Amino acid sequence: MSEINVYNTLSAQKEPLIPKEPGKIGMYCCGPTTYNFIHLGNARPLVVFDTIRRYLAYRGYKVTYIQNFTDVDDKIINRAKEEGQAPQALANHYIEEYFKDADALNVCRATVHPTVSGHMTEIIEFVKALIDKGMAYEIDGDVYYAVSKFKEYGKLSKRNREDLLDGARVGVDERKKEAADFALWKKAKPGEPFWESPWGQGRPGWHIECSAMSHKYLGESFDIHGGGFDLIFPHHENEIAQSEGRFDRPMAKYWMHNGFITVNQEKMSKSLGNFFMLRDILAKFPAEVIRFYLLSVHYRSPLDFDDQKLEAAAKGLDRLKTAVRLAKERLGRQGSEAAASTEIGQPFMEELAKTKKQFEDAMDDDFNTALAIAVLFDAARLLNSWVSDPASVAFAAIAAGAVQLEELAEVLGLGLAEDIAGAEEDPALSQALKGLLLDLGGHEAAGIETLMEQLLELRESARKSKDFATSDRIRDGLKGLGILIEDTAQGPRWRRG
RNA sequence: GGUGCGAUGGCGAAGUGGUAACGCUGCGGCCUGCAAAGCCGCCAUUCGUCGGUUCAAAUCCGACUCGCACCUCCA
Repeated sequence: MSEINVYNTLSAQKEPLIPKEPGKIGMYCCGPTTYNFIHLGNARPLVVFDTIRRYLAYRGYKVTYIQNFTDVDDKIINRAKEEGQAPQALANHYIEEYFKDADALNVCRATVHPTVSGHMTEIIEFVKALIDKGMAYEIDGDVYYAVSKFKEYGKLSKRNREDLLDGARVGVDERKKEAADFALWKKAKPGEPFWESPWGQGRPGWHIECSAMSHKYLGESFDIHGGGFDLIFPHHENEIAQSEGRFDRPMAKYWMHNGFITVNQEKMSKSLGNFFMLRDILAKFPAEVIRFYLLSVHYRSPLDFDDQKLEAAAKGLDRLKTAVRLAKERLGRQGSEAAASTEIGQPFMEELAKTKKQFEDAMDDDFNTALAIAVLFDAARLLNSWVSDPASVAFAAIAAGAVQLEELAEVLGLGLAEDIAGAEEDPALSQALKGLLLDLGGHEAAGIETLMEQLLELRESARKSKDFATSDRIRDGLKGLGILIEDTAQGPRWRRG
């Protein structure tokens, strides 16, 4: 099997992925600050790195995946103050809410989800080690990292210290030795939450948590560190300064960054009024559509959100699902038996192997999910062509093709298995169907399945007697209720759409 | 000002030297009572502009024009 290539921000090029330990990968991704529901921008790295993790696992690696929560932070403190709540309670609440959204997006739980509040000991120890080594200094309860002590500072973001000084226009702390120095530990102001430390009461700076927690769970040096583009500077640059300043070895071998999201071609911002929580979108589109859409563009490219694009994505995803559904219907019961007892013909096997290879090649090339999805579409068309051939007795191939399509989609976290139509009872729909049935002179029945059976029976008898007015009335009526009727050689079928 | 990224058909989006994937939309055909779904076929001689390198460039180099991001604890 060919090797996986990943784009490394550090080297600004694609490199073969060679784990530190064969067969194992340690991966750390920066998670959200939990002061609100997650927004669209948070959703992309979640889905992207979850997919990368899934693919690495698919390729046989044992992946240790760490994603933190920043649950101690100014934004949390401010918001808690506004709402008259305890900061930690607020943070914990949004951690719970985070998991609801992540679950909806079919994002697997990380190996560990460490929190800042749960790792004060490690953080303090880390800061102490940096001071002891002369990489940091304390001033009146604050601790700063001395950027001048780390010669490689700027290597990730490709900046030199002169560039940084240009940018530092505002609010430079006079006490800092150098403008670019950043806080490792912040002294608590009155009324703020604090933890005891060798430098008095305070709380950690933003960057130190990731150095401390990645060290604890993945060691001094690990394989992949991920996050959004905007974290390259200052966050990841500072993490490198901290971890490599302390341990004198590469913090992570590969640095991966996902591109930004825009909404209607504009950057999300509160002032533009286009700042969307994931839940806003979830109210309009199924989570699986959002996941599919996020993966339909390469993770390093910018991605724009609007309703038209999501609608197109919904149709695309539906096409993949339809292929699996049609294959299963074609197989039916008899077909399943035939499939089990028949050998897959050589040409079919070759086609299936080719698809799998193309999918893997796409993912091997810096996790090109857009190309991988294109392969899925090709596979769907191929499968459809087998299914729609009336003479086809390639049951075994159809069965294998459907299974493979589902499996590959699952690597991307996309479930193609059909929701059991109408299995969930829907009182409003049920009553509407009963009304329609009564209008047509039928008898009231219980349960959506039974109601549909009766309506389709009525329609079939109307069709047989060429009473198309009635049959179309039924079909149109159902369409108005979100139920689609399709006539096939094996009789009518229905589904909710 | 500094740093970096991008520009591909109606829309979205792959493609980094060998002659433009894929999805949505649209058009024609098959199928259907009509549809729907599916299948088959068609829809960029062209990849922001202008030069250059090469037998050959969307792909490499240079200039330019637009657009975007980071430098300000927003992923």
